[in-house]
Amino acid sequence: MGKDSAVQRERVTMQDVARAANVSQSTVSRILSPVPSRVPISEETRQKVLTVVKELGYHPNQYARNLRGKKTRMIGMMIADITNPFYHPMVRTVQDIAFQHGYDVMIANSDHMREKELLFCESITRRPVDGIIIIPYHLNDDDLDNLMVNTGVAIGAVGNHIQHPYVDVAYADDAKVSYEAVNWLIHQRGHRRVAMIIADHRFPVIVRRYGAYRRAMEEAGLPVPPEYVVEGDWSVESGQRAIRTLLALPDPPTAVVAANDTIAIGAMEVAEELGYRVPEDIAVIGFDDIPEAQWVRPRLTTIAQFPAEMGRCLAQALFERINGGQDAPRRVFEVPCRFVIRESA
Amino acid sequence: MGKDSAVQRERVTMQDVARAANVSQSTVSRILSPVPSRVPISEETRQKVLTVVKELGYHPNQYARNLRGKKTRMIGMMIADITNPFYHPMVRTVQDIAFQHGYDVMIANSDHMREKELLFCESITRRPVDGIIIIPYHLNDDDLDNLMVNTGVAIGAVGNHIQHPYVDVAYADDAKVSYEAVNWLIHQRGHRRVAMIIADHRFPVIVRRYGAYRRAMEEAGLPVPPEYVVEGDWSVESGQRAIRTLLALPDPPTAVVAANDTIAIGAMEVAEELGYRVPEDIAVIGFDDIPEAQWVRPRLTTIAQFPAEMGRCLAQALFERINGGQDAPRRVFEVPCRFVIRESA
DNA sequence: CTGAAAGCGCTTACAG
DNA sequence: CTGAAAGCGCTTACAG
Repeated sequence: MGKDSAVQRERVTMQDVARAANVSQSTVSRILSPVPSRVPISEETRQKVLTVVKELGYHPNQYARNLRGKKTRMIGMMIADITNPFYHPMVRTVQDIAFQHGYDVMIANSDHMREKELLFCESITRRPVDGIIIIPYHLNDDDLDNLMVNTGVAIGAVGNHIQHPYVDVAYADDAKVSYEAVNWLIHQRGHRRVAMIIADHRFPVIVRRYGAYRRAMEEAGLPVPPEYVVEGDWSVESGQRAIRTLLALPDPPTAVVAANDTIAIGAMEVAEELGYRVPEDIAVIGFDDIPEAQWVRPRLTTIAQFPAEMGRCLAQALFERINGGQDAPRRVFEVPCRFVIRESA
Repeated sequence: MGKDSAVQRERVTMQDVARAANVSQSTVSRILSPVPSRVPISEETRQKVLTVVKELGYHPNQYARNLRGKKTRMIGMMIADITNPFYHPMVRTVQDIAFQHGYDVMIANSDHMREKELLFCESITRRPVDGIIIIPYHLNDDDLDNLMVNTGVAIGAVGNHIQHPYVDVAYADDAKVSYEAVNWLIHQRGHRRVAMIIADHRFPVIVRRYGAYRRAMEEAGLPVPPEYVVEGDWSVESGQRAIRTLLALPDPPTAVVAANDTIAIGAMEVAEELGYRVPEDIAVIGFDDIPEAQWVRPRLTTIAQFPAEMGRCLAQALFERINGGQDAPRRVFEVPCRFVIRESA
């Protein structure tokens, strides 16, 4: 490599470029600004400056721009856990759209904890970005209003529990499809003992999915004994634990609805280990349709969500908000869910 | 929520705090600085200022700090593709360690393309961060030296093809274990027709894994016909395509080594669809040991890497570099690989 | 079409 | 122990 000394070079500033090109800093700034200059610049000057920029290897300092200017060219994302495959298509889509706009993306995990969700807001307050896309499990309209008032950030969120008039929202109508799926289990497959592995009751998404399950059971006149509702934490491991509990009951269920696919996959794995056949002895339904749902055997019957689509809607709306009006009324994207029948139920 | 008007509030500055507390801005800065002040501050002043900070709801502007001060409190990560599960434990570990240090993390995908790797460097040059952790497939020592010279950023990288004297490196000795695995296939399992699904030859990691495969085959006196080496692109889909090609050969292989687990999973899926039994008709070995390797049936035989461990080593070294000396000599972490025999071979 | 100057919100020598 | 002042590298009215 020759040198690899890595002595840090003095940073080339806009002032250096101006001097070398024999123009003022204002002129250089106008030529290099990402927002087109309001005043004309002679083509000759422009070329001269651009040449010098190349020669000196000048790169604008984004922090100085942030301080003086309006745009930070950065957006933030808050998801629950980068380890859960459900979020990847969404993250990836948002990243791609952001890069097309010349933006970088900062990512934080909330781990479904309100404390960490607030830490994210705190971080955005210290280092404001132009927009954020979040999947809030605990943050409410007031929290988001606070953040907007403090930072002026544009916000897009997943979840129809967010009703703030200036926050764009994408969500899946999971209540309806959940209800259909449980009904299918009861009426098409003849199950009468159906259990559910949920997560913390307070999550709006659990309220909806669990509510749908109860409604379907009640309407069919089927009991839901309390021991049929086991709480997990979205992880594979929690699915493994939950199914052990359920199968150890004196009167175990013949079907289980899981709050998401990773729980369902964990449940299937342990059920098989314990000698149960899926779906003959115990049927399993997941939620999300992550790619892994098609990799496991039996293939997972699940309710598909379309996270890439949600990411796309929210990212596009976000950049319209960033470039257009911060105060545009909220847009709501209802992305459909689909019940996908495979082999596990 | 009451208001939800979201009119943006005038930002509270350090100057506002100073005025309200009847002290100078310098004093406020000394009290709020994350690096302990070199001069003493009276406890009374400190309390007065901290009270005002709370009252006014002041939050320091990180961009102003970046401009004037030395630390940005941000690190960057470059991975190939956030969609590949292999990277998640590493990303997650780095994020966690970063947050413990009060740092945020910016993430970019290279998609294994040199062009996007250079775009990442460009982005870091415009918006310098204190450190980066990267998995470079194309960037070389010269590229990294350039980046260091321009920005002074601390660097940690995955891959022992990086030899820069000031870049910490973590890598897995995959050549040795790859060689062992192929040997096992030949000598313990009696395979003579062993194929490999690789990715672009130019990736150092392919050079090593493919080299190990060839060496084992040659030493056993087994031929490697050119049609036994099929190129994929790390994705499940590329594994699906590759296995079709291989099984359509007049003299198809009885065993396949894949460059990673996602390729292997795609290959297994299609082999089964085509009516082949795994491992009886066609044995499959993967690489990485992503969690999904244990979810698929048959369970995937693979070579485990420990990405969380790599992330931990690199992140810790990075923060030592950030807080201590940028010019500390490079540290090399050899993280072991392990051949995990399950059911697919 | 171009330039001089103020100012974004901090940190940090320098002075007391 | 505290303050006044310079300056980080830009953008943007203001003036010509």
